Amino acid sequence: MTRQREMILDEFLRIEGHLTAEELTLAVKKRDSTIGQATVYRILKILVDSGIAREVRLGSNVVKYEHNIDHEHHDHLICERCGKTIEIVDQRIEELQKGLAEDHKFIITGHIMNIFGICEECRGR
Amino acid sequence: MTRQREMILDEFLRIEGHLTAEELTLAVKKRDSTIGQATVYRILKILVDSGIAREVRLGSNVVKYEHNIDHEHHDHLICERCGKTIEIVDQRIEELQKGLAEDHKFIITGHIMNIFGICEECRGR
DNA sequence: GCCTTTATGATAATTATTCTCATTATCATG
DNA sequence: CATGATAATGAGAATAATTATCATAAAGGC
Ligand SMILES: [Mn+2]
Ligand SMILES: [Mn+2]
Ligand SMILES: [Zn+2]
Ligand SMILES: [Zn+2]
Repeated sequence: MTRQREMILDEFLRIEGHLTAEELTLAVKKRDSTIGQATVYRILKILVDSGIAREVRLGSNVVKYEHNIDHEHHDHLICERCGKTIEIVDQRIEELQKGLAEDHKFIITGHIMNIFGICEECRGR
Repeated sequence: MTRQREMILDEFLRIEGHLTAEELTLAVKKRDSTIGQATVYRILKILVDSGIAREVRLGSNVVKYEHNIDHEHHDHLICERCGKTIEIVDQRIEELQKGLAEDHKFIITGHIMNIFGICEECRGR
């Protein structure tokens, strides 16, 4: 356990929502500008592996991270125009997914579901 | 309409399944080695925009493409060990997705659903 | 405190994709 | 068919995100 790890973990947990590696780096550098980019990447990987963080990819190729503890599993509903993202979960879908996997004799380990659309606000304009 | 476009489209349609930009470039270069990488990228983008091709991202950051015509919409069930990919579709899930979007006053434009698991074969070993 | 091990920071390397721009091909028109 | 305006191409540079390298520094058991 190093000073850097404590600081990066702490900062990650302090920030709610989805954030990129770069955004986390920026936040951490405000506290200690000597922390290196590579270290943030390294520790983000550790956080994902240990189940503290989760990767989120909402369309595009931008990788973001979000809390994976004290934060129930959920999927995302994304507005294609403004990028607004709503966290959703539907137990019936989760069940059907499990069933589909079983039909093919898979043991399910996870899933990603992004629903894309246009939000009401964006339609207004 | 250029020679390159014809050739790249033709080669893309000839190949079933998921393929990367690089794989398509390779296939096309076998026919005409003078075709440039950038042209393949450019034309792939056109194919996606025109609805002939569809981007597929199965976990990781590898972008693949598949046919989007004469090929019903589907989602993917992926083995995390061997990468085997099964195309799936469940009308009940599609309906529920639509409902979820409506609940949030979104007009749905599409979705991505990847289910991850371990296939029977991989479990055997 | 000392020593082995592991982590860190700076920077180079890598990879996929996009951009730039001089050259070339396309195609409507005379 | 020639012509010329317009758009597409190919080569390579540029970009951006992530990973690798490696000398130096910090951590933690003794
Ligand atoms: Mn989320
Ligand atoms: Mn497919
Ligand atoms: Zn919107
Ligand atoms: Zn498998």
